[in-house]
Amino acid sequence: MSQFVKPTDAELEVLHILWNNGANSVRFVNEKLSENREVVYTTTLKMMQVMFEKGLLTRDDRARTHIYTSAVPQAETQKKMLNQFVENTFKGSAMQMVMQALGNHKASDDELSEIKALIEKLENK
Amino acid sequence: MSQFVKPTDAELEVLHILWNNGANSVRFVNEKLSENREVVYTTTLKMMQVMFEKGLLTRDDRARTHIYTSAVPQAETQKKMLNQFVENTFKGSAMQMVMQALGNHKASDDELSEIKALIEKLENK
DNA sequence: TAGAAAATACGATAGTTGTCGTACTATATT
DNA sequence: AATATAGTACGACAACTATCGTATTTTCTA
Repeated sequence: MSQFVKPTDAELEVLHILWNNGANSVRFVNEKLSENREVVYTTTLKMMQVMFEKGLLTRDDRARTHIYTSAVPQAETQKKMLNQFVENTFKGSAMQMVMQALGNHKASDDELSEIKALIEKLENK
Repeated sequence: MSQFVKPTDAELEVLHILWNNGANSVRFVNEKLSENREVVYTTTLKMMQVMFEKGLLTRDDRARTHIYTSAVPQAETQKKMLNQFVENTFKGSAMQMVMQALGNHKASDDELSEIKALIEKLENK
């Protein structure tokens, strides 16, 4: 029955780095984070330790430099967060949200036809 | 240059109640909230006072019973929250999120054709 | 008009988050 | 071997959130 742990915004940044780059050290994550904003090393360390305790990360601590991995799959995590977001912010009206998103964000023709293809598949059912 | 104040999940519940029902008292909001979960009156009161200080709500305190209104328009707030959510959770890939949403949530044929119409309009540009 | 009822104000608290400094330990380097 | 370097552990902090109790004030009502 393991509960869904909703990552905070800062934690999500760490997850994205590990999702994109695979298992890595605190040092590596900290350097990636520092490309965007200033982060002291121990801040990143502490955050990842907390994430480890929450079950968001696993780690291999056999070597001196611990190697962390995301313990939660990207697609599933995004899906759960999306469902919760739609529920809270759009009171469950996913389609209303989709319309907003389509309106707000510029999409290429390729993307649009991809979505259209998906819609047609959904209609056929 | 008034900054966007991101409402918390609990604050969003209050906003939804006021968006749907218009200006109302703390008592009213508290009763609506209590339909879903137990909330002590003063908890709701305090929250709405804080939201007032943050600029999320305005109030008319001429009468003894203060009447609160949302100070932020629904559509605009949802839009800003959506943009932020897409940015954080999907690293800006709105289309990826739209695909997820379409996959996760059942849509009626009417809704699907509405979206399709929107897509075709976007394609023509 | 005295007391009950209903409202606001406000302080306190526990939990969480993000941040950082300091202490300690293991490993390299000279 | 002595020192510098790089790592972890951990405690402390301020800010914020959600929660609630108590005090105070206003209004209603018997």
